[in-house]
Amino acid sequence: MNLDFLNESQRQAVLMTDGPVMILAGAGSGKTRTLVARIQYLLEEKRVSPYQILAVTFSNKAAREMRERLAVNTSVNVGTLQVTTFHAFCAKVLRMEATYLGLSKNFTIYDDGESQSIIKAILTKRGINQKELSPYTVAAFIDGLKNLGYYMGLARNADVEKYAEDKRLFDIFMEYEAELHRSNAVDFGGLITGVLNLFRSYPEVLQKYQQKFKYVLVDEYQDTNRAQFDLILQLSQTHRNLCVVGDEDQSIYSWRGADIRNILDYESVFPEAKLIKLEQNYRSSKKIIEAASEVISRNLARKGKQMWTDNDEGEEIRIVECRDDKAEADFVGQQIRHLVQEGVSLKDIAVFYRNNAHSRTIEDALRKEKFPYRVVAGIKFYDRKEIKDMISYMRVVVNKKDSLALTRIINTPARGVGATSLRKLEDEAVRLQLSLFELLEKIVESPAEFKHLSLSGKVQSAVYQLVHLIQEVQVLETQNHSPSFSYEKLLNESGYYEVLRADKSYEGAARLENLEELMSAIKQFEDSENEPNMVKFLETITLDTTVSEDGSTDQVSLMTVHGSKGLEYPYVFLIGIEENIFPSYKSLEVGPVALEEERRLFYVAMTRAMKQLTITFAQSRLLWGSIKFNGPSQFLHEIPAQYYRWDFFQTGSKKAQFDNYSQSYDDWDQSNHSSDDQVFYKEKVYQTKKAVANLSNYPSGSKIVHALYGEGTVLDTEGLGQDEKVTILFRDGVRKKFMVKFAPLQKA
DNA sequence: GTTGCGCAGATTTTT
DNA sequence: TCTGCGCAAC
Repeated sequence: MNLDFLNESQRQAVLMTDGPVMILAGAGSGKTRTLVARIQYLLEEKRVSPYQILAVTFSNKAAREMRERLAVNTSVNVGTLQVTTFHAFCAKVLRMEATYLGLSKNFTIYDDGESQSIIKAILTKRGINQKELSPYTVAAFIDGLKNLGYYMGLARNADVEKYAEDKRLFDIFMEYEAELHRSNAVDFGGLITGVLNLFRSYPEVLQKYQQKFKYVLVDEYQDTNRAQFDLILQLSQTHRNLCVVGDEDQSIYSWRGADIRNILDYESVFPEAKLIKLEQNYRSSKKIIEAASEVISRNLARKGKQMWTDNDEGEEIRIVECRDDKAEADFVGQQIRHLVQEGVSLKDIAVFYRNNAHSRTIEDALRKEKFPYRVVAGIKFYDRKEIKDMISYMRVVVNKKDSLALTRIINTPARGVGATSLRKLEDEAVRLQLSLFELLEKIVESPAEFKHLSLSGKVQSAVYQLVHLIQEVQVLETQNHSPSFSYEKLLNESGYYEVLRADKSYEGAARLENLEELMSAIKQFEDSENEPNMVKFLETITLDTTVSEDGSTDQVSLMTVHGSKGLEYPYVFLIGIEENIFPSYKSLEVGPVALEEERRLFYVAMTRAMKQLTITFAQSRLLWGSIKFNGPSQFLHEIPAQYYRWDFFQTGSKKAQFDNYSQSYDDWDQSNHSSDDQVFYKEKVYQTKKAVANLSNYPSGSKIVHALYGEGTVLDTEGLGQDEKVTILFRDGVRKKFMVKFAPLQKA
């Protein structure tokens, strides 16, 4: 196999197949290329059976990309090669070994929303007010426990002990686990801890997998949590061929349980581990890479890589100060228009923001310019009510212990089973230790035994019909009919379709359309699977929420910075780069560790850009109903001056702009002075000063030539007219402050 | 069951 | 300012 297309470190990463290896792969360093080559090398040169290789990643996106590239490059049959996500891998293992844990193999996977529904029910049952203890808090607690790898019955380590101190939350956790088990359901975290539990309780099962997987590879290693760390350690214990690939500087999901200790501690767990750093960047211009490196170098929690590139010097980064959020959006729209005029295609342009709320102004601007765009990860398709409803029907078919799903649909569409009847049924189910559906079946079987429930005739016939529908579809399933066939039956015979069709509103039509789309999703799934069935389909849509795209359409991409990880675009706009937004106010409250994560996030954003990076911020922004003056992000000051150009953008004349400014200042003066306004006031003054600065002859960022010191960049301006003073950074790094009227200055 | 009011809260969200 | 919710009233 020819490895000439790899650089020296990449080649090492491919060739060091045996023993533990940690690859620190910087942004744009050809990580996927290297990983694919490594697997290919194992298959073709080392003659390892694909069956013995396990490659796990965190996201479906990464798994898919790797699979596709392997399929293209490798001559060996890739069929039995496992390239999946942690969750999909664990789901597979759990289904195979379900009986060990008292599950059945058709268990349901609950997503975050469903977990929270269970939690809500528990809180209500315990009479705990949701304001006193929010379901979200409980969910985060449970998630935190599972991220650490804790499951019921495991001896607690120090990390877990801290959690167990809160007796009340821990109690709720236990009840939650019991409820999930009763429902034959597993949540996301439980997929991982379930396997840990399985491995610990049944060493012979663990051994089977340990022997099977001779080579284990982990991608996106910086995003793994403690539970996943534990899992891969166990899996690779026999052969010790564990290769992890990650970038500590791109760890941006600690709030989701990603544990940077996994990277920082790797060498203490594997003292014999080889460390390989991929430091050459193939993606971005020198200016971008060097600037980004400077920024990230301020972080303390890192192993330390020095990224470099052979690429061109490239353009300066543009930092653009806009008057307000509206102007910022106009600016981006206008710039995109210029790019298009230069022949750039829209798919090469992306706009990133710190939080979803900021997509709106940009969307407006793009609509105005009539540029097509796509908002990545807006409202999730599978979160829509009608989709969840139909999925719940399918879930009950597949898993009759899934009482959550049944509660959702027992009266959807309305069939006269109201809250009172439902309560009666639920109580009876608890009394008889049956799931809700099992109870309904019994009622249908022998109604006489349930006279004491005094169900109305309407309720009885509704139950009768629902149970029959579900049972009929269950039969279809055992006869291996296609999921789409079952879906259609459910949709029609439940009355769901009819009710929506009768709804003549725009919304109703949209819902029907969504249900059509669900149908195509099922069909598409059927085409891609060897033996499609409903269990698999339901698993796929909870574990992989990516909705297939229209493909090659030429449009601008809009997304959060988190969403941009792993992607690259020639032209990138980073908007809203203001203090309190990016870094977020929350991270500023929490402290330096959180700030470092924000810095990594900023680093991720910068390193997506290949040719041109434009960073914008607004002097004032309409936020939460009032105008906020946040000022530029501290991260902007961390970019050394030689890498950027600081511009000012306004709509209308400078004069008008300034007047506008004074006016908002006056407006404020007349407003009431609450305690918050202290801060507000200071920011205003700063902003006013800024505005003044931009009326100067030498605004911040402009290039000058000084008769004595030579070329330099204006860092700061204060005063106006006769009083104007400028601080200048000269090329040799010297800083000087001058009175403009005396200094021999010229614009460069 | 649906509608409407009042109130709190308002990062990120690979699975 | 906008949204999402829980709860009360039709």
